[in-house]
Amino acid sequence: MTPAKKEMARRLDAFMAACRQARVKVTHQRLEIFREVAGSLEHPDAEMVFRAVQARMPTVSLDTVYRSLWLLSDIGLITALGPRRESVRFDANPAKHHHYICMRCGLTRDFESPALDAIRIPDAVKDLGSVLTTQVEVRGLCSSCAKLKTGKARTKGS
Amino acid sequence: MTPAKKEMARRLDAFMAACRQARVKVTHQRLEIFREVAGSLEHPDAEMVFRAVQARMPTVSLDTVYRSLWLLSDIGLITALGPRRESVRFDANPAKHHHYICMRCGLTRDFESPALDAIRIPDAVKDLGSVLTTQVEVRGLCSSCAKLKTGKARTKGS
DNA sequence: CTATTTGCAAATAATTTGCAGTGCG
DNA sequence: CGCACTGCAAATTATTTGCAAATAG
Repeated sequence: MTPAKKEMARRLDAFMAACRQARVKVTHQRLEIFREVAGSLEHPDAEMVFRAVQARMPTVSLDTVYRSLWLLSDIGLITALGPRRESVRFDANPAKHHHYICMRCGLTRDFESPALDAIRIPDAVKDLGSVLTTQVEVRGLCSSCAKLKTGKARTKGS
Repeated sequence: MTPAKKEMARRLDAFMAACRQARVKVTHQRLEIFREVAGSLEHPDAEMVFRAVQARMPTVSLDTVYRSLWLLSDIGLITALGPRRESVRFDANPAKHHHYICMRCGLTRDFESPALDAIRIPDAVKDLGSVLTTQVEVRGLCSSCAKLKTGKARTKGS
């Protein structure tokens, strides 16, 4: 069931290394929090991680989970799916299209591409469920953000 | 500047039609809210739509904007980007991978595919900004949800 | 006319932050 | 040993909901 044994060890190593490099302390809670995200097939949200970690470490607090998750994502160990502190956005474009998203400011633009529309999804995916839509999401720094290129500035937009 | 003139008219027609079909009233605020989303290149969030609509219709309220946006998305006129009512999820998979997301329950799973890793992004995209990552997002109903297949159940999980 | 829809304001849920004590390096 | 890290509880922010008045069809 979990051929992940070795993979997990590898990731924990990466974890230690990244913490060292980022001059961030390797605490018991960070370890457990990372282990939890790394060991789950489903991509958990803060609350799920919290509950799981809490089972082994009853004193951990939800805010530490949040802080650690963002920290881990800052040092590149995990990725956050969905906008950081942003809200749901809406799209009225009825045509088949794909998205370009700026990682810094969240700017989201459509682009069309018959080539991308035509991509084939591996059959293995059908085991997960039905395939209704397929979209390519491209991320990067938009031109405006590329100019400002301040080191890090995730906290939030004014 | 806005070759969108015709396109907008087309979308407004679709709007009316969809409202009729869904037996939903075409109100001034819904009209303006839809027009706003349809007329913006950037995909706005509720607040942005609210501010824009408020400029022309000072009495509109933010909650009406929310209600209308979800309604429009229910009747298929617009799409919501990002998780509907869910929280940010985290991913510790360091390998190149793509995502399968269940539209109903939010289940998110990774899948790998060298073929998809190799897709070429159209040059036009580079005008928007730098391209750092490219991911395919496949949406559908996961096997469990496919079984339960209850008509609609957006409101929220108990 | 009558069911829908709106605006208001108060309620929730998710996420963040300030502060004092604790532990890693 | 000191400064980064944690836990707690209170603060924010996004989004939802109940209800009486306004409105589309």
